[in-house]
Amino acid sequence: MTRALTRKGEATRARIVAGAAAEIRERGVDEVRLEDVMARTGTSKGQLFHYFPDGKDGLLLAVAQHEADQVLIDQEPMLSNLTSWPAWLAWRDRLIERYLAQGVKCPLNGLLGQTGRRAPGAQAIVTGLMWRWQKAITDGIRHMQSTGDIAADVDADRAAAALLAGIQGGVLLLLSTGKIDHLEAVLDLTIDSLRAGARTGGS
Amino acid sequence: MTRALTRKGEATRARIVAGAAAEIRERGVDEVRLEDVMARTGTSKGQLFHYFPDGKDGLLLAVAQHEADQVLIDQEPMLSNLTSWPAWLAWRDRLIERYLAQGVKCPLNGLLGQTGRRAPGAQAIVTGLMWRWQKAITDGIRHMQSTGDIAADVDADRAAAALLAGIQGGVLLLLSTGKIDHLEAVLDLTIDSLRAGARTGGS
DNA sequence: GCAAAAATGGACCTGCAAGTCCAAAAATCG
DNA sequence: CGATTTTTGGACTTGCAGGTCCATTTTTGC
Repeated sequence: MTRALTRKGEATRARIVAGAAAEIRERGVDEVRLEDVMARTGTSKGQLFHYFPDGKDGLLLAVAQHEADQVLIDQEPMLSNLTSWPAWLAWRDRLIERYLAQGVKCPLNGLLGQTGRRAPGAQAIVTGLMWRWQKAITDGIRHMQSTGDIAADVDADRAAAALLAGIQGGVLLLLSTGKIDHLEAVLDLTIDSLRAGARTGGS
Repeated sequence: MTRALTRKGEATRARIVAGAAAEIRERGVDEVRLEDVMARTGTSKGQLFHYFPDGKDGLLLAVAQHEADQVLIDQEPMLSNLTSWPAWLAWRDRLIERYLAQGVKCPLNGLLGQTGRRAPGAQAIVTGLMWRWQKAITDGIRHMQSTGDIAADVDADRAAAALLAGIQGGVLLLLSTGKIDHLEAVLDLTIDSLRAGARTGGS
């Protein structure tokens, strides 16, 4: 059904998505016109509407999915291996590094705001991302509990929810203030808090 | 200089801002046209541009300021009186209540996204809001330290930064998922963590 | 009550960016 | 190689929302 793309076509489609994503990252969703995407990717209007019959909305949706996937990919392999305290710290460092590099440009924030209301699919993409992200953190906490590094009476789901919220807020505040401090504080304090819970027997 | 508004004019201006804010809360920034604001507030195009010579951008900026102020007002008098654990819990409850009622409609998220890039002032509004918010939390923590309810070795600024980030992320996740769980988790766990620090002497 | 200033209404203009359409070129496949 | 399908280019249409303008009414201040 969706099989009607030759290899060349698939390449062009991918090029459009990647180019649009880059353009949006650099200049913001509402500043990017289809013409900009065309110029950057060396494509024509006919091509855009050939590969995205729903027009800009469809393209934005594809870009959102692309960017959402990238968020988790950027955290690997750390995120899937939260099996020791050094591993947790490595993940922490990766997050800081990634968002420090990204700076004030948040693709998803804008994409959700712009696309969110229109396409019901955009909401689903972000929800899916958050769900996968939280699941990975929960798994990490559970693993640490199995090795006794985190107290067994910690509610892994709840703790992961809080940590994920902290990260999101930290990134949001990075966008607003330009400072990484909030993200650092929330990561360090939350992880420390999990760590402190390990001392089941006492100091 | 800016004194050229009669009482009637001031009332009209305020009505426009309030009406635009409500419209935006209900339908999202990018869905609201000037015509919608005019219809809702019973004003004409001439009036809009009379009170907001910079057009839509100026209006959006005024709305952003209006909404930012409201965020803090909604937390009073709790936010300015974080002087005992029951007071902290009352504040927590107020936050949950407020954002539960607000649901999926976040005025500032959209406003920052839309206005942020254009007007440099929008960024400043959000930054100012965050700064004031964090300052109130820091003051609360410091007060609790002065009464011995929170350990003296807690870095109040850092802890406040983390809590604020958690709240922002909790709200963001409420927008994405529709669930209040993240906000609840982050508030409870973070406040508990501050509380635990009070036991300076040991368990 | 009267001049000046402010408030109001609404017709009109304008630009731009999304979306349409079709014809030409290139690839696929037997 | 020839038929069919996909890919590509770009001129053209369209709708709409922001913004301009000015004429009219109301308020202000003396």
